[in-house]
Amino acid sequence: MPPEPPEPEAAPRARGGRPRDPGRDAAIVAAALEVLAETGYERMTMDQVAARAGAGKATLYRRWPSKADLVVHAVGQIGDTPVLADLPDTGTLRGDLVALMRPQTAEDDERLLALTGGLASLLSAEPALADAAGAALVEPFVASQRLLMERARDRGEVPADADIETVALVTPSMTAFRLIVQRQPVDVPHLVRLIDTVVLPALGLAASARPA
Amino acid sequence: MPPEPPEPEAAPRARGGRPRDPGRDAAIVAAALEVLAETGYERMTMDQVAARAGAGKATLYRRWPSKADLVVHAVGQIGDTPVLADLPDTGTLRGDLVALMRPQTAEDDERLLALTGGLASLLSAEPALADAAGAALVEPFVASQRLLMERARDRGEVPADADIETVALVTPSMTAFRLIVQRQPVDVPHLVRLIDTVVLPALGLAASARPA
DNA sequence: CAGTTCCGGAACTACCTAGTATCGTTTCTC
DNA sequence: GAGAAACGATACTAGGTAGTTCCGGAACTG
Repeated sequence: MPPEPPEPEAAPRARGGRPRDPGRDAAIVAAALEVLAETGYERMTMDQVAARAGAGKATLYRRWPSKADLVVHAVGQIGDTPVLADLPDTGTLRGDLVALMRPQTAEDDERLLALTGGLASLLSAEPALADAAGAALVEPFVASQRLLMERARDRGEVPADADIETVALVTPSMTAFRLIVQRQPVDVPHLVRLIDTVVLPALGLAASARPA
Repeated sequence: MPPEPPEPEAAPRARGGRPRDPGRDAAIVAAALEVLAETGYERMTMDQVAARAGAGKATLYRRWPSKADLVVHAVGQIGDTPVLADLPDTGTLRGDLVALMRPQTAEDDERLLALTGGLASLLSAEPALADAAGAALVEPFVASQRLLMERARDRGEVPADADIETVALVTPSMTAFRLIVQRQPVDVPHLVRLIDTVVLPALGLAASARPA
């Protein structure tokens, strides 16, 4: 076990010595996520991560005791991306859902789902990782959908008895399927069609209500 | 390279010797699919497969030159399961879709999707495997949905302009997502709710049209 | 019966990678 | 300045696994 400071928080540097460079943490986590998305957990090697981060392996293991710990921590960090912070508010559910796919988000989603693909084989092997991945990767995605739909319900646009819990999974599920299984790109027209032909009708909004 | 017979087909046994037991092929493929579904490609070992099949590793390598070849071949074999052969025909689309989940199929689907999960990390690494998996695992699943929906459209139950191509992906996508990402079981009530709240409305069938 | 190929089993080789240790250097505290 | 800890780099250890080879025995051909 590494020489953990006895005090759990705000570890007062025991005594002299070069302090840890917090910038290395960020570089390593970023490199880990990149390699993870590109090659998947099993094929990702610690040497790759170290090289990509411009770090030595010792620097990695000084911070995380194992590859699994590094990945769990790195995946957990993603949740901080403030997807939920600035949700669109256009007045209609369709407007909100379409606005949700601004380019930045589309790239984010693609990266997120590449990560999910890289982790997929682990989801059935490492419970801790499965939880971390679920919470950090897919839950914010689903939650943003759910929030927009609940808001539409609260303002009377969507029937009160709509099964939002289920419908909020449609876009995440079908996007993941398209990216990971079908290996086809997710572009805006595709997402718009998904919204108009599946999501909105499932919420009781006639497909004909969409603009031409 | 193994001593392939010069004639590509119907290799006439060069001369004497014990003939290959075709039963071993089946046992090995079955074992490979089992282990693959349980542990995923990366963690599956050839020793595991050989042990499960009650075979020696030499028997495996006498037939397939590598682990990847065995898996590609095994996955390709699955397509032969005649999912499309005996589709239900109850007169209504909802009846057909619900009938499609007879217990046998539910188990099949779960196994199929466990396989997809086991292969997920490879889908971004081995193109040959990705193609084989797509064709053998998901396409029959999607095709059965599509067929039932096209039949409903042809008899006028569903509007002629319904986006069947897209809606046929709903159940496969959301089932895969639930099994692989959410790690929750797929039971009949869940699938029925999916059909009633998402699939049928997306095809223009009012959710209220469903039986209580 | 002789020769050949298969069989399950097991030992063996070759390689890859997680994790550790060490080196020379840098950056901090006292 | 002296000591301590972190840094990148590299060499090293330990374990696991793909793929090979050999064994005794079985099944086939001629």
